[in-house]
Parts: sequence; C-alpha cells; structure tokens
Amino acid sequence: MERGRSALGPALELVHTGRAPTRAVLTTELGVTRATAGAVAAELEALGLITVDSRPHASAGSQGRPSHRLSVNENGPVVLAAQIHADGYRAALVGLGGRIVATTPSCGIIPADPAQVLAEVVEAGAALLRDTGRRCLGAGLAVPSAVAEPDGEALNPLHLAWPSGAPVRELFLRALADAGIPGVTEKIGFTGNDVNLGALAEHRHGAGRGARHLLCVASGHRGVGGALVLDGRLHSGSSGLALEVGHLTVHPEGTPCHCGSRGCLDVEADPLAFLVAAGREPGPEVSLLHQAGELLRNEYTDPGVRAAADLLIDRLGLGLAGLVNILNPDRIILGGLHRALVEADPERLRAVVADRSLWGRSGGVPILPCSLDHNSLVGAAELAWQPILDDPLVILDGAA
Amino acid sequence: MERGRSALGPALELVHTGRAPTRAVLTTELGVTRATAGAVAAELEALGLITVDSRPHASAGSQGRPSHRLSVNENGPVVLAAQIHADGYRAALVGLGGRIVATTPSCGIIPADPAQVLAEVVEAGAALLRDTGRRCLGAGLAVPSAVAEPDGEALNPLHLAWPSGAPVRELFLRALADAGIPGVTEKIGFTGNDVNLGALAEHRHGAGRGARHLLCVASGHRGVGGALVLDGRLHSGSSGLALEVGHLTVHPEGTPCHCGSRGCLDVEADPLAFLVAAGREPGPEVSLLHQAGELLRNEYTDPGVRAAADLLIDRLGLGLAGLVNILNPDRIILGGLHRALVEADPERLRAVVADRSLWGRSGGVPILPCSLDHNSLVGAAELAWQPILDDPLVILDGAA
DNA sequence: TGGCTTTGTGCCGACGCTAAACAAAATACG
DNA sequence: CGTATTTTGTTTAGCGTCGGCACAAAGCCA
Repeated sequence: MERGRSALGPALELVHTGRAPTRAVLTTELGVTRATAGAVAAELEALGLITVDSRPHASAGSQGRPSHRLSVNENGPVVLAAQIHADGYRAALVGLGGRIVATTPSCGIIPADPAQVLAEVVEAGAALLRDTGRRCLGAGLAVPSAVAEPDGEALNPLHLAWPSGAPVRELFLRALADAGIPGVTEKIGFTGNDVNLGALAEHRHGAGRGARHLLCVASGHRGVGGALVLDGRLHSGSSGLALEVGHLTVHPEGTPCHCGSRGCLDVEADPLAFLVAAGREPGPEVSLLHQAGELLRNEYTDPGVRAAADLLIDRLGLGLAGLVNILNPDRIILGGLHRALVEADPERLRAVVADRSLWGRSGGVPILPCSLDHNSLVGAAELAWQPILDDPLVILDGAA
Repeated sequence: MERGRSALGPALELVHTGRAPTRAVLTTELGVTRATAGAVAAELEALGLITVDSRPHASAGSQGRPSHRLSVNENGPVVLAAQIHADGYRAALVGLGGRIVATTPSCGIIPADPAQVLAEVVEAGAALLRDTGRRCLGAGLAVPSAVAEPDGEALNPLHLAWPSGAPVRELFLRALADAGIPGVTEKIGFTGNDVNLGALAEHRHGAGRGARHLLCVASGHRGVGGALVLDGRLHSGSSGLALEVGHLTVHPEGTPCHCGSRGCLDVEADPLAFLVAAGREPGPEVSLLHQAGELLRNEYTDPGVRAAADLLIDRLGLGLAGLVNILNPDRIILGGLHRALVEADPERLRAVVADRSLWGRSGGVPILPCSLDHNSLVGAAELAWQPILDDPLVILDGAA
C-alpha cells in the first residue's frame, strides 16, 4: 500500500484553485520548507499537471529574487463534464483550474429514457475527446434533481420526463464504459445535483472563493434549489438530500404547493411566480427563466414589474434569513432568477435578510450573484477531479 | 517544528470514543500495520493516557490469539469542565472517555456579574483538583447562550442577568489563570453553547455514537436550542451562531415572539408553552422544565395533558421536518422537555417528521432521547480534550 | 499432540520531510 | 556603479514514521 507524497494533493489543490501562484506562497500555504515545496512542484510538473514559468514574471515590485510562476497546465489532461438540464443537455472538457477547454452546443431535446440521454451526452463528450486529442482522467455529471446516496438515483426529477429513482449514476458509468472513456478510479461520487455542483464550482473558482461556509440558492425554470459548502466540502447530507430548501414556508397564506403545504419557496420565488406577479402571461416552461430574466433586465422601470420584483425579493429574503439563522454562512451566492433579482436591487435583498435574521448586526451576510458561466458543468468536473486532487499519483495507474 | 507520531491523535480518539477496544481493531480502524498500532498504543500508555490489560479478556469466543484490552486510563489526567445554566453553575473533573470523575453539587445562585460567576465556578473546580490530586490538562466552559466567534462573547444570554456581549471566554481564561490552573495550550475554543456541547458529547459518548450527521434539539426552561455535528465535527457556523433554530415558524398564527414574528419554535415548543397548553399555572422560570417534566411523567393519562403534549409534538415535528429538509441528518437527538416528549410518545413524533419531510420514505429519521447525564458538561470537557486528541504529545510541554 | 488462526513484537528499509548551507536574481543604498 | 540586503530556488545530509517481513505467542480444533 505505497502512498505518494502526502503534500502532493494539497499542493495541486492550491494551484487548481488559484491560491498558489508561486512556489513561495506554496511554501507558506502548505506550511512546509522551501525544499519540500520545490520538490512537490517539480513532481506535479513532471506529472504534466502544472507548468512552471521560469521567466521573471512582472511581479508586484517587492524586493528579493522574483518567484517563478506556477499555473495549471493549459495543455494537460482534462475531465469530461456532462450536464442535463430542463432545456437539453451539454458535454464539455474541463481542465484544471475549472477552465472549459471545449464544449458542445446545448442540445435541446431530452429523450424520456435516461439511458438514451446519458448515452448521447457521453457520446458527444467522446467526440470532443477525439477532436481535441486530450487525455481524459475522469467524468462527472450534473442533473437537475436530488441524487440519493449511496446509490446515485435521481429522485423526483420534476423537470425531466424521467421516472423517480432512475439510477443515473449507474447509467452514466455504463455509458462511459460503452464509449470507452477511461476514468482513473472507480470511486463513487461522479454524479450530483446541479445546484450542489454549481456551488462547489463557485466556491473553488468563482464568487465563493475564500468563503468558509458558503450558501447557494438558485432557481431555474420551476422550483428553488439550494446547496451548502462547509469548510471547502460540499454538504449533501447523509443521503444526498440536504438543502432541499424549496419547501421553506415564506408566505403562510400563499400559493398551494404540490408538497401539500402553502406558500413554499418553490412556488413563491421561482420564475413562474414572478411572471404571474408581474401580470404577464407565462410562456412554455423551458423558457420561463429566459422570459423572467428579460423582463427584469428590460422592463425594470415598469411599476408592475418593479412591484413583482420587490415581492419576490421579500419572499426570497425571508427564506434566506431562515437559512442564515440555521446555517450561519459567511457568504451567500444566488443563481438563475435569483441572480437577476439581486443584480436588479442588491441593497433591498441584503436589508431584508439582515432584518429578518437574528444576528443581522455587523451589516449582515454578503449576498452576491454567481460569477461563472456553466457553473454546474464546472462543478461536475470538480467531482471528477476530486480523486486526482486527493492523490495526484493515481493518474499513473492507467497511464500509457 | 518537530511533529509527533501522526497516528497518535487518531488512535487516542478511537480509544476515547470506545471504538478501539483492542490493538487489533485499532490496526484496522487506523489502516496501519500491527507493528505501528502496537507502537502507538505503547506510546499512549507511556504517556499515561490509556491502559493495556494483558490478561486475556473474555473475548467473544472467536478463535486465534485473544487481544489485550485497551481502555482509557481511569486514573489518568483530567480536564476541568464548567457549566453555567439558568438554575446555577457546576464544576466537574472529566477524564478521557467522557467519564465524570468528580463534580460539585449545582450551586443555585447566579451573580449578575459574569466575572464573579466564572471566578466562583473555577474556584470550585480548583477545589476538586486539590481534593483529588489529579493532573489537569485543560478546561472547558458551557454557557446557555450563543457564543460569538472569534472573540467568545455571550450573545443575548436571556436566561442570565448578564449583559449581551459579555466576553465570557476571556473572563473564563482569566479566572483559570488567577486560580493557577494550567491548561496545556493557549488555543482558542474553550467556551461554547451548552446545546452545542451537549450534542458533541452525545455524538462521542452517548446516543449519537456512530451517526454521521447528527442534529440535536433541546429546550431548557425557556426557548429552544439546536446543534449540529457534521462528520464528527461541531458545526457552529462562521461566527458561532448556527442552529439558532428557535425562530423557525411552526404556527403562523401563533404566539407573538420577541423577535417580532409569531409562532416561532421558541415560544411554541418550550416548557412554558406546554404548561399553558395544558391549562396549568406556570411556576417560577427556573423550575419550568421540572414542572413540565413532572406533568408529562405523572399525569400523562389526563386528557388535557395528553392533548397539550400532542400539540407540542406536532409543533416540534413541524420544526424538525424543516430542519431535516435542510440538513438531512441521519439521526436526531432531543434533550430537555423534548426528551420527555419523545419518551412519552416516540411514534407520534417520528410520524409527524416523516410526514412533513420531503423524503420521509424508508421510515424517516431515527429520533432518540439524549442518553448522557450532564451532556453539556461532558461536551465542555471534550472542548478541552480536543488539543490533546489532535496531538497527544502536547501534554509533554508543561509536564513536571 | 500437532495444525490452524489470530495477535503481538523486533528488525530493516523506504520515503517524505526538516534543517542547513549555498547559489541565484532581483532591489536598496552608498 | 558596485556592494549589501532581501527573497527565492536547490542541494545535501539526516531523522522519524511507517510498511513489510519474519517470528513468537496464545488461544481454538481435530
């Protein structure tokens, strides 16, 4: 049971998340000697995961010998990331650092058979691999539903015509095997909920960088999803069902919800609720988010639109305040419709949350819009990178 | 920067929590060789932290050479644990394994000056140390209010006549210094909320053993507190204010709460609410829990009492269901009045939570009464033990 | 009594890290 | 303009921890 250099994983993670631009900060961040940091960097370079730029980079003018620059290898290996969403599916190749190297256009048709969808998206990814000739080290999948642990079944995929309990992880792994995509380990964890994975991506590469406890809430076309990153690790609960925030009550006399209660966040703060509140005729379900976003951006001066936005911000704020009292995060990031809402009026939402949360003093919790395109896709890639970040030497196992 | 044997800490924790009764299971639990496990056990024994009983213990009859028995050293060092509660304060000496070695009776008077209370409780602990002659390695304190990080200030200590923001950690450390109690490190973290610390104790030594994500909810005399242990570590939020569950709404048209809302868990599921619902005259505040408990135990057949209990179980269940949807714990432990409620009718509460939580299938979450006497006290001791569990060699630093 | 199985221990080597000295590349200062 | 200072990178030696292995010990089973 030979283990690799134990500082190797943490070092790669530091470079991966952009927190170690030079060997010098790698030394301090890891808490090791310069000798060790140098050896670790050399080994990561030899593995083809990072690059060292020896030319004296235009550093910030401090005295002393300038550092060499560390960065992820732009031409290094990639992982395959796949995402299923209400409008379609998409495959991409993602390198270290969360950079999307290649992506397919979003395919707009979702077959009702999960196995067929997954076979198609994996085949699209395999085509990208063939075209680019990149080495692939793993694969990750984001789906718009809760994913039950430990079996990886999609529960209540409301936005898809899939049966509840569809074994998406198993189907995904089978599709990968059929397409001959390697993957360096057989570990679990290659499939997750899209909001969860988006949160993970934002924490590592986006607006959540540096946050200790990060709460994310997002709304796509229908319903509201949540996710939580605690101390750098995704908290998905003991059976993968945490942060089902859609059924927080935010308006006791509100709209009936399919869960049997009334006034749940799910039905009070999603795009449909916004359009109805603004007195607009909702279009087809798969364009609700687009429709609501356009309305917010282009007609925010309209009093009816403005009033509807204020109403949704109040409802959302009530839900977020409850979550703040329970979770005490140090940052909140919003996606989908909620991103558009916070961008339309950042101060109102912050004030509502500070008002309603018990310890709103000291200005309350910072609330930011998410900052990554395709954060679920990048998050799915993080899932695939994780075994390599834990121990970079695993990439030697199946190497040519 | 010489570090100790890195498996030393995990090994001590395994013995401390009763998960390593023999060197053999220590070997498997640590994932090391027998040689290493033996060396580690020998070193812990040499440090006086554990004992090895070489006599062939009456093992479970499997074949092969019988294991020697590992256990914490009953006569080894202790930590000082202190607890402030609404009825008074108490000091105790707690050994490894969470065993209370000696304790003072609960002193029933709480001076309004925090510094004086802490000086008195620390002096009581110092007297215990003098009487028993035990070596003391650290100290921990549990208080009945939120403790803000990173400064350790008591926020809104409603049950005490203390000012909000009282710097309890600093006062506690000063009292310890005045009394000449050593403590092996100057690390932070020696003061915490009583429900949080109770949860920690239950997780390590009580009804929460083996749970991955543990949720605890408890009600003393007034209000409701919560705590969460995730992957073995207490989650107290980014500023120590997580799990302020008292203001979850469980009855929208209910009793007004001091937070400005109505029907909060704090005012709908505490002993006062129970007594009022049962039509009884509430006594003095510091005996509300006792009064409610007696009523539940002795007059549960009375229809009015029964109806009040059912009502509170419904309200509590609603709050717990919301928490389950957000946190997805794999076990729930209840303390104080809620312990009495779940003991009175375990099935009703389980059913309410399963009904109201989204994924109640598969029987829902197990809900258990807490199982330790003085779990906050034991939890305070855990806080003090933590640096030693992280690296047992620290006890050599100030050794005679 | 002689296998068989499981546990405990002694010895050696591999490996990951620290420590310390040295070399390199820039700025600061006379 | 040359030298001191500061910071970074590299080399070498050495140590400590742990794995691997062989062997001994202590119980069952036949």
